[in-house]
Amino acid sequence: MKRRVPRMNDQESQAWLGLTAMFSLLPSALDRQLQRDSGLTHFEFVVLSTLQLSPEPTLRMTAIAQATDATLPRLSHVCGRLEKRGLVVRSPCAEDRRATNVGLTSDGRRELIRAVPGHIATARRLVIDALTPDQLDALTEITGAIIARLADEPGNPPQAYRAEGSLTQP
Amino acid sequence: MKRRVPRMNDQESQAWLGLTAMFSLLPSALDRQLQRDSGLTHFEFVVLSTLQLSPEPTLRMTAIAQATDATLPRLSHVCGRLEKRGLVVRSPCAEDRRATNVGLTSDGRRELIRAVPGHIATARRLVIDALTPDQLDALTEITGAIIARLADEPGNPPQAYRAEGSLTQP
DNA sequence: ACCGATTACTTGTCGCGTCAACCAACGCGT
DNA sequence: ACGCGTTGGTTGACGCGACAAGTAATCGGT
Repeated sequence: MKRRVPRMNDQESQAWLGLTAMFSLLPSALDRQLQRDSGLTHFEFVVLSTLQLSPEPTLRMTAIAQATDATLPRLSHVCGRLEKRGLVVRSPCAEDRRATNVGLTSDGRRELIRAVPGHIATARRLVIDALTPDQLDALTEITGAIIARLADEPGNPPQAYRAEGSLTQP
Repeated sequence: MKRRVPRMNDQESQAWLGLTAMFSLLPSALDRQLQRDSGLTHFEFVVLSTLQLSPEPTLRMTAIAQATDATLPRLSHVCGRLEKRGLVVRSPCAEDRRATNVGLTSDGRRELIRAVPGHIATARRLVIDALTPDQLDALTEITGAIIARLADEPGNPPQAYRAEGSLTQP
């Protein structure tokens, strides 16, 4: 049953090496900047962005969870904290009384808008501006290919709505 | 003092979107596989690999921390657990009695060797085999460029020894 | 030789995420 | 209309990592 897996060659292990190195550094760098300048976790930022970019004024927990690749408990905890901080409101849904609708408060919108420029600047500084246009295209294709593989994995929701991409200053 | 940061265009935000999506999925996928098949965290795996690949039979905490981009407290905790599980030994260093040397036990080496094939297989399945040779090269360059930016950041150690790259089945 | 500063690590506390258990509401079949 | 499986969400306990503080040894100057 156990298939033999070929060792990696130089080309492969270099790419893998780079990927893992980036993994161990970039997320914490992004988190640090947001935390320092805006008191937000990257994930909190993503949740607020998702709400802000949604056409509807309010979203269901499940919808946010799908859009952000988060588990429901995680989202629930985070929304609890955000609500305590007054950035978000939860209200029971009228049509389906199991569901809860989450919406941005004006404070939440304000905080988000305050946080966006710094976050974009960091994204530029660490990633976008480090790459040539060709590399940007290549990166899009590469991540697309990898995400496609991940979608077939057990344990992951296949398709996500994906908000943060259109990072705009509203 | 506050500089205006241009919004992202389509090309840029697509790349950024892909990157963040990958970030939210790939690490957990890798962790899950290792945890399920070998009872190891990805980071524990990296620590064991670092020890295994080192020319010396033993490494100082600081050296491992640098090689793995980990903080010293984190590494200390992890080594504590690994030691309790018998995969690693800590012994005070003779020349510098502040330092502690960490070494693989034979159990640790055995567990690591058992874990490697599955990990490589997953790396192949989710990343390497999803990409063309050209994309592999592109990925190496891209991660290199980003890591270079990260090296200039405050809070990160610039250069790391980087073990996992040469994933081999010893 | 001794005192302050630095290095090398450890320990404790706290926050976040996961997992498991739980509860409430919906909805379908009979 | 009743029961049972499913869906939507919350809660609690545990594990891991970050941060801060503490300890112990070494170095460097005088």
